[in-house]
Amino acid sequence: MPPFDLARPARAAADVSPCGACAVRPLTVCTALDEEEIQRLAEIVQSQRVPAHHTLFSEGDTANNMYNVTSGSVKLYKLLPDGRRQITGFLFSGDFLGLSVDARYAYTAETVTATTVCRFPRRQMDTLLDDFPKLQRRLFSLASNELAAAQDQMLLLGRKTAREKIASFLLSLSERAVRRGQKSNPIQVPMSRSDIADYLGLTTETVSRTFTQLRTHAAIRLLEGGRVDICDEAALMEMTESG
Amino acid sequence: MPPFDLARPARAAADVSPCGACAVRPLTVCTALDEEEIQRLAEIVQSQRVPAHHTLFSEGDTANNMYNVTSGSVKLYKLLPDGRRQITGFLFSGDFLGLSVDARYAYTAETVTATTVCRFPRRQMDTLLDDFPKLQRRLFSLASNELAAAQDQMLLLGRKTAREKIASFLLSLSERAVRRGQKSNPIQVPMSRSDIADYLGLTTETVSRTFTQLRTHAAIRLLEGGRVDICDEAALMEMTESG
DNA sequence: TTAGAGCCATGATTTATGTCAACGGATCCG
DNA sequence: CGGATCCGTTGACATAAATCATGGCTCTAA
Repeated sequence: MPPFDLARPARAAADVSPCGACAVRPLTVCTALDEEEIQRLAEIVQSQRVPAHHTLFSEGDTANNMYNVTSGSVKLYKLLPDGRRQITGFLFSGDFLGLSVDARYAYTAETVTATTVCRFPRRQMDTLLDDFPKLQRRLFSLASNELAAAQDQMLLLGRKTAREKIASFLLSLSERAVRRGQKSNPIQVPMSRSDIADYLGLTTETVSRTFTQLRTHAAIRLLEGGRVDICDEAALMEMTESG
Repeated sequence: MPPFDLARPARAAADVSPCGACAVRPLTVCTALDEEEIQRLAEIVQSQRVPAHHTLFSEGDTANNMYNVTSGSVKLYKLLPDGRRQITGFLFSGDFLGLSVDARYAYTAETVTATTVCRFPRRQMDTLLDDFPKLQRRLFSLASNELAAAQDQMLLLGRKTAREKIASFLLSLSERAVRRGQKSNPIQVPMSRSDIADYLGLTTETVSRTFTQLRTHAAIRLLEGGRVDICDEAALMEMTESG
C-alpha cells in the first residue's frame, strides 16, 4: 500500500469538460445538477488514475479532497494500534468518499483494483455547496444513505453468523452491481479473502471455509477471475435471515 | 415497549416560544440559528414527554417526524426476523434522531428512561431546510458525525474483544457526558445489561462477567442507581486499544 | 528453471464467548 | 402478604470461530 502521487493529474480537468459526458453521473453526487452547476463542478474536478493497492489518503490526514469513484474499486478501513483492521466499506463506480467531520479523514482509503477517481478540492467544494443548495442536499442525502448502510453493517457485525455474513455480503454486491447497471448474476468479487474477512469481522480461514461450504451446498459457484455465480439466490436470502 | 400516543402533545408549541430558552440548544441542531430562524423552528416544534420503555417509532413506519432529545435517553435498534437485535445507538439530551433515507424509518426508537423530545413534522422541516441553508448544513454536519461514530462502532463490533468493547463503551459514555456539560467521573449508565449487550454484540452474561472483571481489577466501581465510577481511566483507555 | 512471496484452501486444535441453568434481590401486583 | 416477574450475577458446559500449521497454485524476479 504505497502512497500514490496525487499531485500528478491524469489529465487537466479544464481540457474538455469531462463531467458532461461522464458515464457514472446519474449514479452519483453530480446527478440532477443543471448545465451551469455541472460546468462549475467541472472546473474544480480533476480526474485521476490510481493503480491497484495504492492509498488515496490515510486516517488522520488533513481532509483536503473529496472523491468520486468513476471506475474500479476502493476499500475504506480503520486500524487498531496492534494492526487489527476493520474495513468499513467497499466503493465502486459512482460511489463518493471523503466526507469528514473535522479537518481530518477518519479512515484510510485504498484502491482494491486499478481505479479512476474524480478529485474535488475541499475548499472549492465548500464554495460550491454554498452556491448550490441542490448539491448540498445531494451530499446530505448521500450521507444519510451511508448512515443507513452503516447501521445495516452494525447489525451484520454484531448479530449475524459467518454464513449469514457471507450470504449478506454476496447479495449486497449483487444488488449494487444492478444499481450500477451491471448484471446481477455472476458478480465480480475483486477483493481478497483477507479484505472480505476484515469487512465482515471474520478471519480469512473462516471466509474461505464458508465459501466452500456454500459451494458444497450448491448455493454459489466460484468462477475464475474472482467472480462468483449465485446459483441459488433464494437459499442465500434465507441465510441472511433478513432483507 | 407499548406505543405511546404521540398525538397528545405535552403542551402547545406556540404558547411560549420554547426554543428561545431551550437548555440543550447549544448542543444540537438548533444551535447557530438566528432569531427569525429559531422563531420559525419554534412554530413547528412540539415538546413531548415519553415514559420509559415506550416506542417513539418503529422500523418501517413512515418517517413523519424528526426528534430532538431534550432530556432522558433513547435507544435505536434493528431486529432480525428471529428476534436477534442490534442497538445502533443510544441518544441523550441534545441528540437528534429521525433522519431517514426514503420515506420510512430504518430502525426502531425506544425510550430507555423517561424522556422529553422536541418533535418536528418532517414536511414542515423540509420547508425550513429549503429556507435556511444554515439548518441544512447543520443537519448535514450531524449526519456526518453520526457516520463517523457508526464507523467507530463497526471497528468495535468487528474487531474488539469483550473487554475492549466494554471499556470503549464506558469511556464513550463518559466523554459524551462531558460534552453535555455533566461531569465525567461517575457516569450514569441508564440502560440494562441486555441493552448494553445488544449494543456491543455480546450477551448479557458476558457483559455482566466483564463488568465484574473490571471491578475486580479495580478499573471501575459499580454504584447504586446504575452509575459507574471510573477509578482507573488510564487502565480503561489501555484496554480500548485505541482512542 | 528455480526460488520466493502471496493467495487460497483445508486440517487439527484452542479459546473466547455463547448457551443453559440456578440463585438472590428488587419490584410489582393481586 | 405471597407469588410472579424481571434483572443482574455466577457456574458448568458447548460451540462457533479463531489460531496454528501445511500444501498447492500463481505470479514475479533472478
